[in-house]
Amino acid sequence: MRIATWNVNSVVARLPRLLEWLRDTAPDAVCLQETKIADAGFPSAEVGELGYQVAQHGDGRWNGVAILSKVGLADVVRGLPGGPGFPDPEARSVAATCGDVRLWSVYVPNGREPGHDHYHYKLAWLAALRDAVAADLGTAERLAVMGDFNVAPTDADVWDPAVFAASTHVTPPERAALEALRATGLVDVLPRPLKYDHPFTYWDYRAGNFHKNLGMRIDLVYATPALADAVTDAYVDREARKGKGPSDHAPVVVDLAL
DNA sequence: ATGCCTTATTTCATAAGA
Repeated sequence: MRIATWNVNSVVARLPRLLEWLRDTAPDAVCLQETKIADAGFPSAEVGELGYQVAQHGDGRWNGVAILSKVGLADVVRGLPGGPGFPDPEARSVAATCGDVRLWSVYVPNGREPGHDHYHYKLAWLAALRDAVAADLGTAERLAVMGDFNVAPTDADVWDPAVFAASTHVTPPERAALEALRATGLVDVLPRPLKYDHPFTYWDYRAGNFHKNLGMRIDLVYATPALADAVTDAYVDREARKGKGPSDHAPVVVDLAL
């Protein structure tokens, strides 16, 4: 089984590249973030032609998450149970059972700047995610929380820690909130970089950052031990970050022998 | 070469992203 996660930065703007990538990579299930479309506008027919069922949860202009699956789509939960809003709940989580695997597609709030209301919202959202995932762990042995966590787990996960010293994504409270999620019993599935030393998954569009490999690892796969033990390969598909009209994030692809 | 920001919208400017 092949699963993947990808922040597409608008599923409509990315549709030609998404369809090409789905044909080439052929994942059984994919978690998408920042779809940026209301449910009615999701290109379900287009991905359906490639054999995917869709569970989407959209807001419109901002946020939006989805799970595409070729291997079944059951017990869909839209939204984060018990999660905070800003001020209203946003479309940042969807969960579904695909085949024998429980998947969560999450888009953690950005936080904007330390101390900002959005930063406190981010921490509260991560705490609610921890609680909701902990509750779900009782129902699924093979589970993965996948998506754009907007937190770099360690200093090695940003190209220059000094640049981010006063920024979100690296502060101790954010890392502690991420660690609390992991400590519910999850394994950080570290993907291979296909080039260079660090498996970055995001590179700013500006200043040629991708081409200088000035990136961050903020798209993560947190899997239960039963699922992590089945991993045969995991990699960042940096090819998808190249060329005309890419997302600013690259997909993370995980192969499993179940 | 991989190439110097992009997205949707209350659109020709703005907010947000990280």
